Amino acid sequence: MNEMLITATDHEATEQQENDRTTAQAYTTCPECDGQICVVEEHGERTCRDRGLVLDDGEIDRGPEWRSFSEEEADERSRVGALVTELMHDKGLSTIIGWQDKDAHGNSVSPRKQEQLQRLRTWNERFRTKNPQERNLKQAFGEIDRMGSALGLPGPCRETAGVLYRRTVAEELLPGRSIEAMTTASLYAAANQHDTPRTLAVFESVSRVEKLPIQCAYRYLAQELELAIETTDPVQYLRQYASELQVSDEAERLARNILEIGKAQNVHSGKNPAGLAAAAVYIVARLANERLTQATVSDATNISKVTIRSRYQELLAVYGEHGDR
DNA sequence: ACCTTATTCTATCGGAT
DNA sequence: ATCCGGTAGAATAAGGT
Repeated sequence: MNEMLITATDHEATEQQENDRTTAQAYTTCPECDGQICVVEEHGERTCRDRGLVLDDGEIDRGPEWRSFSEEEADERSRVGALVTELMHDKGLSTIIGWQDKDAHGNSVSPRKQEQLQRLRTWNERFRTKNPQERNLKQAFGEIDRMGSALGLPGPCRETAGVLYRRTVAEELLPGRSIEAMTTASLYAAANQHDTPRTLAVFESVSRVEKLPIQCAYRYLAQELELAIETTDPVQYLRQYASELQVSDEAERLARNILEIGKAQNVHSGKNPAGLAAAAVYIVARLANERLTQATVSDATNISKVTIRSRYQELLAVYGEHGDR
């Protein structure tokens, strides 16, 4: 493919080109369109705007990768899975270095052992001099693991934290900030994303830094990495609550409908999604005469009665206006 | 780094079915 | 008599200056 790189300024400025030039996108000629400027580059691939033909997808997509995190589990698994091996790899190396100390103890060792030892030294040297950031990462991962286990956070969650931290290093967000604060913030964000949130106060108790730096680091991190801290969809809680409270399928469908309407009317912004789901369950139980008291729902969902009350009134309000039975 | 705002929780009480 | 709805005050988290 002989592509000629042409800047947009070389050509008549159509409206589209004017628009694209500001975003500094590169154009090439598309063989299909015979020299016309129809190719746009985005998300690491060049596509022909007219035919949707992908010309080159060899580049790295630097787009946000966490947006689909809570929505599509399959995607989540594959991404995290690939990156975990990177984490494990580091850990493996650090173990090898640890073994080296024992061998260098002065006792005479067999030539074969000496050979092994030499190999280890070589690797250690390469490892250490090659990338000074690696040591930083190693220490950070150790911290993440320590705090994660202290808080009872599951493995995938710690791995996500590791990935986040790696990104902060890659994007050079660290200078001027303590490593400890950043690792804690990464773990905090990861815990949120995995629906196993812990309060900042709890994190403070296991971290070696104060609450404020953690908070600052977290905000900085969320902003710079464009983390999608999108509130999880209330519908995700619905099935669990419905089965726990033995609500009929019919009622559950209605509850889903109510939640959808609520979302469309922006009732959910800033609210606890679990609270909304619990409220929806309460509503349908009442509508269907399947008697559930607020106290029962509150018990099963760990949402306070007060919250259920306010949410269910808000939901009913918009459902009365926009709900087409 | 400090202050403000919004949300949720506990505790409590009057009112309704 | 139990359940519901409202309120006050505290704790917490997120955003803004």
